[in-house]
Amino acid sequence: MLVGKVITSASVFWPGTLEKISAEQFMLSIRNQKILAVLRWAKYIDLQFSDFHVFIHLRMSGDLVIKEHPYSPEKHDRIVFTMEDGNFLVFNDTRKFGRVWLTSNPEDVIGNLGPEPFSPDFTPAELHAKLISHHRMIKPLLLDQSFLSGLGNIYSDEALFLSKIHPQRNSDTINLDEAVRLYQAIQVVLNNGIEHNGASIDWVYRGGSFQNHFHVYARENQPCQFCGTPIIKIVVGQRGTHFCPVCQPGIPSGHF
DNA sequence: AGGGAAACCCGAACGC
DNA sequence: TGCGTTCGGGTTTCCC
Repeated sequence: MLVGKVITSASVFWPGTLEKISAEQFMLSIRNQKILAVLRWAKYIDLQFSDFHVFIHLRMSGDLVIKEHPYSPEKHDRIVFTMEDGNFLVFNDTRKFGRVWLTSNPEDVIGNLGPEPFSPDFTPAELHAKLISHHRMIKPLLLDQSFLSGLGNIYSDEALFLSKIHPQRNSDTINLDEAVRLYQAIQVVLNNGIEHNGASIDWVYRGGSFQNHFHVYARENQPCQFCGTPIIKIVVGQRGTHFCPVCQPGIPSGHF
């Protein structure tokens, strides 16, 4: 849909969206450049041009959509690309959390990403080896994009629930069986998310229906769908963390 | 090395 | 009704 299209110009309405490049330099660089490929690396969209890449991270509230001519910029539009065919590629982002890079060196943006969960090279054994090579609480480790790429807060909570692992377990206490369960749970949760076009949470609705299939996320005090115990919400690594205290046992609660 | 905190943002949903 | 406060996502940066 985008491959082969030429960007004739770009308007930057919120310069804060751009990382490490001025709006002027960005608009100048992208003029009359053809999109050669559209790729994805974990949470990053990669628009490939002949001399550089444009990476886009939607974060929470970002949206990248094609608008047909005629189109006038709307509220929260941060960057609008005009294409040669007259249509527009619009980056809209309510919370201004999304980021855009223009760089000739992709390593600058995606160089530190850990393995993709769906990569053929990523196996349960490798996950186990990586887990026990760290001494960290497992949930923040799963959120660490340099450890494993692509999991966010929702998917981490859901994957830990499905694999029956407490979010505060230390990574080097995870045995091989548990790592296998976690590996499988990650695949299941991500596939579900993709199948339902992602999740819209909070009041920022961007499509998707995975929010209707959560087991623990945003279900504080509601019964566990397996055992009926109320789901607990705590804060781990500054992140809201939801789990079933019965299905995911095993955290010493910190007095000793 | 790990972990905590703060910063970046907005607007819904509170409490008073 | 109209204030003020809290919240949450992903990431970076700083500090212990």
